[in-house]
Amino acid sequence: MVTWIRARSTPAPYRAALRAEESRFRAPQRGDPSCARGFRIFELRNGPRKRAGSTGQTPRGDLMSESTRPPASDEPAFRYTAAMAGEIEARWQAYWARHGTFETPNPSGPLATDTPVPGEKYYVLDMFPYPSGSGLHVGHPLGFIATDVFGRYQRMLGRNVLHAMGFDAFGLPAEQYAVQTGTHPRVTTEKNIERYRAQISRIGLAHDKRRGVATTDVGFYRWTQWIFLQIFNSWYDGEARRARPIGELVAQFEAGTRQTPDGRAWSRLTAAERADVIDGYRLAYISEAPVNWCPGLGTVLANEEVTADGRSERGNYPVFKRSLRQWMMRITAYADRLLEDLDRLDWPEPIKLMQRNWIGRSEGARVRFAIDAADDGRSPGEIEVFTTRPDTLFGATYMVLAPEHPLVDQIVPAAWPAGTREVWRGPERHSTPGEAVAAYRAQAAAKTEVERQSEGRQKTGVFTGAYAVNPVDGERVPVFVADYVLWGYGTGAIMAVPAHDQRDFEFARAFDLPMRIVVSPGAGRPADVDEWVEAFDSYDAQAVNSANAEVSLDGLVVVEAKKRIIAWLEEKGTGTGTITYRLRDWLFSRQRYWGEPFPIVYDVEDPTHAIALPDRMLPLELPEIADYAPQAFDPDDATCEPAPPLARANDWVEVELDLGDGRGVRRYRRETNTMPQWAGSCWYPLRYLDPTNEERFVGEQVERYWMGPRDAEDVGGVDLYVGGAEHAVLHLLYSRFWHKVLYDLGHVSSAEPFRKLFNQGYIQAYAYTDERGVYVPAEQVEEVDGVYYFEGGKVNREYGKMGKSLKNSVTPDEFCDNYGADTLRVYEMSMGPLEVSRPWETKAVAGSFRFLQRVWRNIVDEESGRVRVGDAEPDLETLRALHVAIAGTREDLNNLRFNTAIAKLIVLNNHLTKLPVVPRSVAEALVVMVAPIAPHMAEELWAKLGHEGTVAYTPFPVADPQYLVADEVTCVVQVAGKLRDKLQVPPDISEDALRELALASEGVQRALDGRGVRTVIVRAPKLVNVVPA
RNA sequence: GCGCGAGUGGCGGAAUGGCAGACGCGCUGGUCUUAGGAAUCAGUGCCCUGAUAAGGCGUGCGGGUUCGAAUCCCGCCUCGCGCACCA
Repeated sequence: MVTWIRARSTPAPYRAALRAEESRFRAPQRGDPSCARGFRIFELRNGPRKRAGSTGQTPRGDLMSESTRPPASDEPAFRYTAAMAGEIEARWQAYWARHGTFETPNPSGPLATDTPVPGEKYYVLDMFPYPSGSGLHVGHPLGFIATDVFGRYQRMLGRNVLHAMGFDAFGLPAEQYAVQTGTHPRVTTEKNIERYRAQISRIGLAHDKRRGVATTDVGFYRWTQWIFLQIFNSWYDGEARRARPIGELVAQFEAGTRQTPDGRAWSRLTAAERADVIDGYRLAYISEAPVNWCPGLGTVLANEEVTADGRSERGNYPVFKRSLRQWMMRITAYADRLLEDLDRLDWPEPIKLMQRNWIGRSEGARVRFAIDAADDGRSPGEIEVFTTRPDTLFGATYMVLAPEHPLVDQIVPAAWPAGTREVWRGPERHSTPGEAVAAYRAQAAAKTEVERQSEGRQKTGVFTGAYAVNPVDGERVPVFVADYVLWGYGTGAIMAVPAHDQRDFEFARAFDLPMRIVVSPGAGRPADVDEWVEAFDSYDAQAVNSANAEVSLDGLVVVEAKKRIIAWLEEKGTGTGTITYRLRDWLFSRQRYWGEPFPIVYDVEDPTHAIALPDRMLPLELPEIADYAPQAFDPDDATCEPAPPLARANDWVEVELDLGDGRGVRRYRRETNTMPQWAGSCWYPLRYLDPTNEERFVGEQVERYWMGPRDAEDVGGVDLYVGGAEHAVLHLLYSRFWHKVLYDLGHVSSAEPFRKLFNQGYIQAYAYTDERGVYVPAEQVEEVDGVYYFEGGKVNREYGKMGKSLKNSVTPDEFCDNYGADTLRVYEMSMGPLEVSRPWETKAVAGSFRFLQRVWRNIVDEESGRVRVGDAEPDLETLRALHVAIAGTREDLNNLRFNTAIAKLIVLNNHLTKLPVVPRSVAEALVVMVAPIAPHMAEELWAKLGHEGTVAYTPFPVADPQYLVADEVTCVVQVAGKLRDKLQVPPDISEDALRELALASEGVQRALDGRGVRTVIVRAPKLVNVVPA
C-alpha cells in the first residue's frame, strides 16, 4: 500500500527547505562532474532568457535559440517560459539517459539485473511506427504520449513497466526513394529512423531505448526468417486443432496412421511425390493464385495496398488480377480459433466485429448436383455448390458457375438444347453455347473487380447449355455462367433459389427463370410469386412445398429444416454440412528489394520444391545490388511477368551449399521474392522483450514474465496496445495468426499477442485554400466573424488530415521551441478523450501552458526562483481538494481518461493558487500526480522541493477516504423533476428529516403554489423530488 | 444497400438514470502596465428584465418508459467508419 503522503512527518522550517533546494543542485556534481550543473544554476539565477542559444552545455541549445515567442523585458526571471521549459527538458532527458532511468530489467537473460524483478509488471505498447521521410507532425505522437503517461503512472503504482519503441522500417517508400535518388534504401531508412528518434526523445517518452529494434536490423530479421521457417515447417492438425512440426506429419505417413492422397504406402512414393504431399500441408506454401499484379510498380500487392478504384495506393498505377505462383500463409486453418478467441480479448467491440466479418464464418452445406448427360453423350460429372440455406433446396430452379470455374469447359454441349430461351444466349444471341460462354468469360476476365461492381448490380450471364439434377426431387435445372458468383468463395458454384435470395431473384427476373416458394412468407405477400418485387429471405418462417418420398421439411422453421435436410443429404451421400469462411489465405511474397529475404532455396535439379535453409545459415542477409529498383514495365501491360530485383543478384542467387541433409554440397537457387512489410510487425512485441538475445527470438522465462497468461482463463499478451483503427483487420489478424502458430509449437506461453487493445483517435487540422484552390499557410489565416482571410483575401476552410502539402502541419519540434514538450503532452492529453479524433488548435494550447505555469508559480517564486511552499499543515478544505483530486485522478488514469484527469489537477492547482502559501505536502502530491503527464517539470519541481534523484519511481498518492466525505452536502430539491431549491444538509441526514426540510423549503412552496403533494421521492442526502397532486 | 459508432454553449469537451455545460479555448470587464498578442482577478448556455430575485427555454428531430432522461426504448434526420453480389 502506497501511503507516503500520510507517512510524511516533521515538516521542516522554510529555511531548511531552501537549504535542501540548494543542496540538491550541488549533489549531482559529485556523482557526475560532466553535468556542469553549477554553471547552469548560475545561469538560471540570471534568468532563463540569457541562456537561450548561449550554451553548448545543453544538448539542444540550438533548438532553444529558435524560440519564436521572446518574453517581454519585464517578465520575472524565474517564470516558467518556453526557454526555461526547453532547458529543464533537455537537462532531465540527459539525466534519464545517463542514469538509465527507464531501462527496464528482465527476469533473466541479457537484460536481467542482480536484483529480482517486481512481481507486478505492465507491458504497454504503441503500434509499430514506420519512419517516413517527412518526419513527425504533432498528430503522430498522440498515442505515444498516452502510453507514456499511462506507463509512467503504472510505474508509480510500483509495477515493472516495459515501454519501448522500434521501427517497422522495411517497405516500399524507401525503395521508391532509392529509385528516384539512387540512395540505398538502408541509408534512407537509417536517416529517417535517426530523425524519428530525435523527435520522439524530445517529447520525453520513458522508453527503454535498448529495446528499440528495427525490422531492418539483421539481428532482428534473422528471427523473422526463423519464425518463417517455423511456419514453413509446420502443418495444421485439424483433429488436435493446432499446428504441429512437419516431422510429426511425416511420422504419421511413415507409420501408415495417415493415408496418402492416392492411398499408396508412403514408402512407395518417390522423393518428389512425398515433397508434393508434404507441401500440401505446410502453413507456408507456394501456390498459383489470382493476385493483385501492378506492372507500374513491378510487384504484386496486398489487397490493402490497392485503392477502391483498383489502382495502387502508391503511384496510382492500374492493378490487374493475375494468376501467379506466390507464397501463401495458411491463415484459413486458424479461422475458427481466430474467431473464437476474440471473445477472450479486451478489445473495442467494433474492432472485434470487423475481424468477425472479415473472417466471415458461415455455416451451411455442400451439395452435389449431378450433371445431366449431355446430348453428345459425354459422361456426366457433378457440380458441388455451397449454400447457407440447404433448407431451400426444393426451391432451386437453376444453377450458376463462376466464370473462372474449370467445370464450365467440360459441360458445354455443342448446340443449344431445346427450350433455350433467347436471352439465355447472351446479348449477341450466339449460335452455340460454346461461343456464348467463351465470349462471356473473356468479357469477365477483361474486367477488373471494380469494373464488375461499378456496372451496378445489373445481373449478366449466359446459359451453358447444360442441365444438372436437383438431388432432392430429380428435377433438371439449367446451369448458367454469371459473374455474380465469385470463384474465390465457397465452391465457386451455387444453386439458385430465386424466391428466397435477392441476387438469384434479380437474375431470374432478368433471364425469365421460374421461381418456387419453399419458405412461407405468411400473409404479408401475394400467393403468386410473379407479383413479388423482392425475394423473401427471412429466417423466421416455415418451410413449405419441400417434401419428397423420403424427407419432408414442411412446417419446420428454417433452423430445423436445415438440420433435417443436411441429415438426409449426408445419409444419401450427396451433401454434407460444412462451414465456409470469407477469409482467404494470405499472399506473402513481394517482388521487392527492401524486405526480408526468404530463407528458402531450390535444388537446381528439382526447382518446384522449396527447401528450408537450416537454422545455422541464418541470417540470410540481403545482398548489396547495384540496381534495387523492380524492373519497370508498361503500367498498362497486364501480361508482363514480375521480375524481383533479387533475381538480378546472380552471385547471391546461385549458390553451392551443404544443407546437412546428407546429400553433401549441391547447387541451389535462392528464392528471390521478399517478405511483405507485415512480417516484422507480426512479432516485434516479442523482440522488445529480449532484443539482444542471440540464442532465441525471445527468452522463455522473459516471455512468460511479460506476456504469459495470468490465470487459466487469460490469453496473455501485451497488457495495453494503443494504435489507430486502420490496422483493425490486417496487422492485428496477421500477428494473431503468427502468435498462435508460435504458441502451438510451444515457443510462447501466451495464446494471443494483445490482451487489451485501445484505438486512439486522430489529431486533425483545418486547411485553407484560396480562390485558385491553392493551399495557403494555415498559421497565417485569420478569422473575422466566421470568415477566413489570408493576406486580405478570403479563403475556404477544409477539415481533415495534417500534412506538409496542406500547409497546416505543425511539427513537435517547433511546438517544443514555442512551448516545451510538457505543454505538448498536457495539451494533447487534455484535448478530449483519447479514442476521439479532434481538431488541432494552436491558440488553445495557451491553456495547457498556463496550467503548467501556474503549477510552477504555486511552488517557485517567479522573482527569486526560490521554493515558496510552506510547512504548515494544510487546512481541511485544502485536504479535501487534494484527496478528491487524488481519487479522481487515479480513477481517470486507470481508465485512460487523461482529459478529465488533467481537469482534476487543474481544479486542485486553481485551489492552491488562492492560498497565501501552498502547503509543502500538497505541493509534493501535486508534483507527483503531474509527473506522468508533465514529467520534466515534475522532476525539476521535485528536485527543488529537496528530493534526490528522479520522481519517476515515487509512489502515486493514495486518497484518504476521510477527506472524501464533506460534512455538508448540497441536496437538490425538485418539484415535478425540475430544480426548485437547494439545501445544505449533513451527509447522514435521515430520509424523513430531509423530506420535511424539502417540503418546507421556500422553493418547493413557491413551486407548489398551493397544490397538494402526491408523492415525495427521497434519495438522501443528495436529492428530493416532490411530485405535486 | 448492410453493419457499427457519434450528434451537448461561439469552439474542444464534462456529466452514462438524479444540480446539464466540469476543465480548457474564445469573448466581456477590472488590476498591473509607456504598451499588451504577457500575467492576474471576475464574469460568461439562450430568452425575459434597467439590473437583481423569481421565471421561461435548452443536449439533432418526433414519440415512449420513469417521480425524474443528454443518459434507457422505438422511429426519423445528419455526419463519420467498415464491408460491399461472400451464396
